Amino acid sequence: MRTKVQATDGRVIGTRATQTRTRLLDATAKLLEKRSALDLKVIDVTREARTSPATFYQYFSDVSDAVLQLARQAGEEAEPMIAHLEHDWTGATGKQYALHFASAFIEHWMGHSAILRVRNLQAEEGDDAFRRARGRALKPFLDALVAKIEANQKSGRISKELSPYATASAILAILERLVSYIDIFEQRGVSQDDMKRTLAILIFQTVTGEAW
Amino acid sequence: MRTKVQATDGRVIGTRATQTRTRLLDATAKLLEKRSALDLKVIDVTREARTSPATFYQYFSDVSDAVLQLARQAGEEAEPMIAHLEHDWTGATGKQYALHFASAFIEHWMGHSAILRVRNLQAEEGDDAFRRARGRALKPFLDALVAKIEANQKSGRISKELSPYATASAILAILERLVSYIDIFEQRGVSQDDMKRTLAILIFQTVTGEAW
DNA sequence: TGTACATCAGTGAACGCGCGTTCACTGATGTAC
DNA sequence: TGTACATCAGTGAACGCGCGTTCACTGATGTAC
Repeated sequence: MRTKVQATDGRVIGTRATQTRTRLLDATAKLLEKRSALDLKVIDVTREARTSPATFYQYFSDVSDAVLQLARQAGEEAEPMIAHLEHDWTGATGKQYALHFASAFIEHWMGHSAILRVRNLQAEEGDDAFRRARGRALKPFLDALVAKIEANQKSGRISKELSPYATASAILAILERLVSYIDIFEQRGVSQDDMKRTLAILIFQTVTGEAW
Repeated sequence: MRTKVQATDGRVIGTRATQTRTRLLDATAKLLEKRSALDLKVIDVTREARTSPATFYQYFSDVSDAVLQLARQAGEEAEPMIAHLEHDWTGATGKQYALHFASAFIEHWMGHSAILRVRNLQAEEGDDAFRRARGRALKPFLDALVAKIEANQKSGRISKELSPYATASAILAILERLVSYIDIFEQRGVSQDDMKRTLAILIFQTVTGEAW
């Protein structure tokens, strides 16, 4: 977070207040994991955080505001993963990088699935703030993938008919979406490692045009 | 719908009642398109359908029940698309089939995106009825894709390290997810046709192991 | 180091609204003769 | 074809609950001297 955290009245808040705010965010995240986002109430959050609704309104304008803050945090945590995409994937070690990237991304989503799910729902339903949060979080990954795809199109390794941007989005779509299938996968005998490897292969092949 | 539609008291309903029920479902779908699923109220639905809340409860136990019915309908409408997957994709015409499949699936999702989005959210949040609705809708596609993938693994066209089930899921994930990016794509100069073609290429390459 | 005061932070309690839900009733449709 | 009755379908109106939101206050922390 670059900017100082503020209360809803604009005042910059101190350490005690920051702790309370964090407790409220934690409570929001916790409830989001066990209940449906469709009925997340301010009052539930404050009960979970052992504080009062009046306190909640000191830091957030409503529940969706709190969720938005969580979504932004989750987005920031994802940033370091971009490193996996900065390596050159051609050559012998490319597969390793693809595997690391797929694994890291999946882990990240697993750790924040409830929040990211709501973020994406809100974004898809047209909420601008959530749209921007998603866009901001995904942009570095999209850009890096697009660059790789364009480079490999130039060198003739993959079809020039692919839209680099749509292809990159497709890759992120797989990563984002499949996390929610993990339970079903395990019922069907597909382990998490199987899944990660499969995704790494798909991504690697798509981006580089090489066989695994 | 195989089974006769019933009122909440178990009584089989007649033509007039069926119309009312349909009006309520239409109103639900309409509201879902313009408002967030996070605040869809029984009372709004009945206002939209120009009827009374008491009527609503004759046919549905709550809003989520109505959404579930819509999700099931959407699932049934998707069934015919399976035809595109029954052809053999190897050989010269394979690419055409892949393109038809991608286009049809995208069109279907675009026509029901609001409902399918909520269906998936609820399923991911652990609601059993929605989980089953999603599973039922996707199963034929998953099975058909898995069969194709396994066949091509046997003949050595694609890597045997891929989990056929995870790969098939990945393909559906792309199709389901990218619909929500259409707006952003068009801003970036990626037309719907570009997108469909890109998806067809990705699916075709992944499943058959052939270059486009 | 202690004290007085200023500012920060938290909350009890209340208000009012709007929604979910139901009941008893009215009106519409179907059917038997 | 008309009429009487049974059943189906729709709804007005009310109740009560629970939540969102706010205000005026109390308590905690920081700071100046």
